[in-house]
Amino acid sequence: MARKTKEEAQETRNRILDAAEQVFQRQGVSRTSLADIADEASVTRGAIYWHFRNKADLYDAMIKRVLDPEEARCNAGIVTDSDPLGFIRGLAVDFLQQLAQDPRYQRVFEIAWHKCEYVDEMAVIRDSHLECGRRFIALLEDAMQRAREAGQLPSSACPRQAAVGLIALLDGLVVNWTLEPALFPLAEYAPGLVDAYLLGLRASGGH
Amino acid sequence: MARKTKEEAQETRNRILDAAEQVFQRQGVSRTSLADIADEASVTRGAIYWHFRNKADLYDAMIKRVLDPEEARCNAGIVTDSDPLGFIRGLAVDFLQQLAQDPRYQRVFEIAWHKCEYVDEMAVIRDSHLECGRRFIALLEDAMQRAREAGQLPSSACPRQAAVGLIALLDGLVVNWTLEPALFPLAEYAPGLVDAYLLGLRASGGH
DNA sequence: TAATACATACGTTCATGTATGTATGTAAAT
DNA sequence: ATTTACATACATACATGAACGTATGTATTA
Repeated sequence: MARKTKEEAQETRNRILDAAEQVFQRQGVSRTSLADIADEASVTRGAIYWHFRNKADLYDAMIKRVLDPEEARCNAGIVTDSDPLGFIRGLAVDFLQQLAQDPRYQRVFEIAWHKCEYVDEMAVIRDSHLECGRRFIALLEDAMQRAREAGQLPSSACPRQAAVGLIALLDGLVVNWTLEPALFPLAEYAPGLVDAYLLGLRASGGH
Repeated sequence: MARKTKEEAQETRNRILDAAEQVFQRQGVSRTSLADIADEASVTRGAIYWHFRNKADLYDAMIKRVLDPEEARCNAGIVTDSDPLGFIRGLAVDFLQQLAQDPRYQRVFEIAWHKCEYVDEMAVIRDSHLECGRRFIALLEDAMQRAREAGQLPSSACPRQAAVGLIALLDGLVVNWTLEPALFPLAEYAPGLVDAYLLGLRASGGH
């Protein structure tokens, strides 16, 4: 075949990423060959090697297609300063609702949590996600701090511990629900569980 | 070499399982060949194929060596009927403390959560673990129910939602801490976070 | 002596990366 | 406005290596 226009090339790239989502979800990252992805995308391995250096690079791009907008949205709301705890609650609940609705979110988070081993080149990718997670913890910790200063949390509360607990609750819900969506109704349970945890923080001081 | 006595054979089997823990943790399950494990255990692949059918069977045995005693311990305490919420708290905190202390727990849970892709033959194994998780949820749900009847939780509380939230919190802590132990002090945070969540349930009714 | 507990040897499959082929779009030269 | 030249966007072909399962050998032990 032959050269395509720039837009067509981008379409090809996206088709490859779409295909990767499907096949990774079915077979896991390790057991998926680039030939499998090429078949699913109706291209050859040549096309994949043109757009990506290797499987790890492709995987990274697939994750970033979802995470980058998510983090942008996360930082966009940071200006809200009057009600820190409400800001935190909104962030958490919105994310879980988004996951409950968006099939691409479901695929990508299922892959990231259950269909990928983070070793070797993948470990580098995991570290970049870990960096992302650390920034999120810092953001939450900062918001918890402000909530304490605003009197929304008792002065005895530990902002970091409170932040860690919330992340754990969120990740735990994501991990379990992506593993088996029939286990519980995520969208229905999410607000109540987040509220319960935050309410517990106000009552106990987080330690 | 040659035939050994039964006890020696069991030692060999355990050496192989120990080696598997080490290599799986380093390289991930997929990227680990049986030759790698054989080298680490100072045996040949022949020994592994004698004791296990294949890598999935070996992995399953490795997990069960930790999970079976854990579940036994879990069911042993079930008789406690006077203080359901205290029983739940004990179960949760003990488990987290155990993880914080026991290197084998740390290895195996890190492998199960972060170094293994649950597809194909592995999916069967995951289902058996999922079964185990379901039993744990049922156990918690039942305890939550009894807690409600004992007046430890408001009558508006949903036992299943409460159980799911606790599991999520626990799994979230395990997942994050095994991913990066330096992120937070597990043993120190565990009691406070579990208490905060349970306290939140009492206050909010779990919904 | 027969089953056990391994070690060794073999054949097959399969994924990877690269090298090379090829046809088209694109920009500059005429 | 053509032609020319080159970069682009893939497809195809090839060489390498690694892991798997099995088959077979061998020395004990019961």
